[in-house]
Amino acid sequence: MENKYQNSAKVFKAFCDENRLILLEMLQTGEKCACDLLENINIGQSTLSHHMKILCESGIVKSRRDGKWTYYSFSETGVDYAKQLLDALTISSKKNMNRKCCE
Amino acid sequence: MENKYQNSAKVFKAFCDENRLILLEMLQTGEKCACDLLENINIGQSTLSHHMKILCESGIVKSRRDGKWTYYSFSETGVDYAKQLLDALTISSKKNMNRKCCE
DNA sequence: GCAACATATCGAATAAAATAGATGTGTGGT
DNA sequence: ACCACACATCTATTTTATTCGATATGTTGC
Repeated sequence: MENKYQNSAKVFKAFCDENRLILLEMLQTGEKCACDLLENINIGQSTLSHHMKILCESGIVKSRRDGKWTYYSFSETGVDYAKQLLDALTISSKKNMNRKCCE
Repeated sequence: MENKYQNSAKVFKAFCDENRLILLEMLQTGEKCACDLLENINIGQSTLSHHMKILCESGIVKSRRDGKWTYYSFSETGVDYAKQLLDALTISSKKNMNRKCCE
């Protein structure tokens, strides 16, 4: 089983590759099929498929098959989860501040 | 110069490594010096230093030197920026939805 | 069933990131 | 000035990620 750190890391992997950010930006104007995405980014088809898989596994994107096409769009629940996670990871209680080191 | 995608990717690199998430969690209880962090994570000193550099470069963490010690803590402005960025990256206008592929 | 198409998966090459040990740099104490 | 300590940087190695070409899978139309 995956630990919580690995799981959280996976969510943010969606946002730490340049091509995936370009793909996410394309999805901002709504659902797109792989062929649409491929037309607007300078990577090969198998590379696109690989990135879409990572985006789906992060939970940020969901896919839907319709005939021969696969449509991708943001998963609202995945996006909300990522935002909650970011909040949780960056909460800092102010106790123990200004404490000397190694004491 | 760095493009906006590379810059955004750099911010989220802070959150996509297991050890960095462990380090961020330690910072939640307040500022810590490198030696405190090192005591509570199973990595070498040079590796810790490497990760702290990435966290600082992402803007999420700031460092402060006091005598021989370097203290690390969350940068509130960096955290806020990351949250804004996540919002911006995941905004989806609903226009163009339900449009057929390749048309 | 077969051909054409859309996408996924596989396998291999390359690139990038993580890690550790050795060494360098700056600080404090004597 | 010297030594000890805290941390950063350098170098090499290992691990992981990205990429592409080839092939496999699943769908549609004939």
